[in-house]
Amino acid sequence: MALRFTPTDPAATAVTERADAARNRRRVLEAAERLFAERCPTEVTLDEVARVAGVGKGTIYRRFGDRAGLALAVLDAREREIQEQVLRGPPPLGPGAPPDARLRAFLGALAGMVVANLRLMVVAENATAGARYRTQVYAGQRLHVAVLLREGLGADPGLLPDLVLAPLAADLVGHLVEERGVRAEDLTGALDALVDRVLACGPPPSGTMGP
Amino acid sequence: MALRFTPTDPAATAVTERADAARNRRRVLEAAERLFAERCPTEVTLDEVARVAGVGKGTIYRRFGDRAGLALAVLDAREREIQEQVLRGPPPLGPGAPPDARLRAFLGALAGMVVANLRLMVVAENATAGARYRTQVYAGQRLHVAVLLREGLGADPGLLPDLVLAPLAADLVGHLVEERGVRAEDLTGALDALVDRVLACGPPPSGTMGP
DNA sequence: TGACAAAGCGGACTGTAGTCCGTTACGGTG
DNA sequence: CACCGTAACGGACTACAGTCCGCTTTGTCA
Repeated sequence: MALRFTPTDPAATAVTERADAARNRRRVLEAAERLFAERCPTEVTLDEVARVAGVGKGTIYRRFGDRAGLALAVLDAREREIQEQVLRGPPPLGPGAPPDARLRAFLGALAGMVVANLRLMVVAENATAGARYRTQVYAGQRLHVAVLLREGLGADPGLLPDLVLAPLAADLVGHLVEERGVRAEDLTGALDALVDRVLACGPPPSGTMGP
Repeated sequence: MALRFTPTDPAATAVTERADAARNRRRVLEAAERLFAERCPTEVTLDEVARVAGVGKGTIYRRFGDRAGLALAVLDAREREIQEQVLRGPPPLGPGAPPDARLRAFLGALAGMVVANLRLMVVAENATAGARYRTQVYAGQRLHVAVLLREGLGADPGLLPDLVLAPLAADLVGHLVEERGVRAEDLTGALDALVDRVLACGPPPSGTMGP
């Protein structure tokens, strides 16, 4: 089911959102945030979120569509923070640095966010197939990577942005971190190496790849 | 839950598998294959598979662990076919071609398989978080890519094999194909371009990237 | 060939996701 | 301020995933 509103984006909802709707949205997000932080998000039932939030279960589904939608909404704020840094923050994440440096910084920031919010990210992306790719957030990430690749390559990057972002899928990162003992910096290093190779076709750098 | 047997691999089970167990395994796989082909796999209930197979629901869970395990088992034969081609088939997929050509051929073959079995692949990878990455099949793919990259780069590829395989995650491919109108050959083209850049650090090729 | 571990079976059972629709609250209008 | 159309609410309801455990089948060993 499609979301009715862009979750937690006041600008998109303020015009029409009713007072009780706004109040309940806040309550649900607060309850979800708290419960997801306390316990593994897969173990939290939506009945429970509804009870803690003091709303009916139907309200959660009406607003967030499903479990993945709720998880995405909780993560939304954290992802918008990176977006904000990208648009208006200091380089190399923000404007001003060369494209390859910005791309490395961006992927590093994303990787850090995924690792820091692993469990919740897995629920958000996995509970509903392809949920990640239908979000505005992903569209924004893709656009940013596309622009940087275009600058760096001097050509239309085609599907490359999707290929470059693919390794940040939560279930892959979860597997790497939890079952293969990869650390966030190993992942970042490997992504840096990939970006180096994709963008700068000089001699292959050494010593920057993970174990 | 971990699988008790490597699904559908007679060599791994023949020694100990009881006659009734083997019979039921075949029945379940046949029923699942038929039902998954007739209808979207997400709409087929396991109760139904059990009924058609003429076994109890518990039997399916005992053997395949969960929905994703059953889907993986159904796909297993098709994935092993590619493995077989890689090990003993003609070049460029099989031995004999240079590493970059083999890598392109391998990723192309995988992409084709994912696209051809999209719905089922999505269930297999998505029903249980990270299911794809825990399989022997993925381990085999990763090893193959690692060997080819090592040959092509002359250095330890580190996490690069995972990064290169990441775009073949079923939910990403599903999104590209079904929501963005990407065709299998566009995806293959983009993967080729990526491999070119990663392996051969010559001038960027033109006209090989997707739209 | 009979008996006995133990592997396997199956379907009743439990809990949760997600739906549905009668009821309630909001806010715009006269 | 009272009315009304409509958006939103909420919890009973359905159906499915996945578990559990008493019963059955199998293969082995004497």
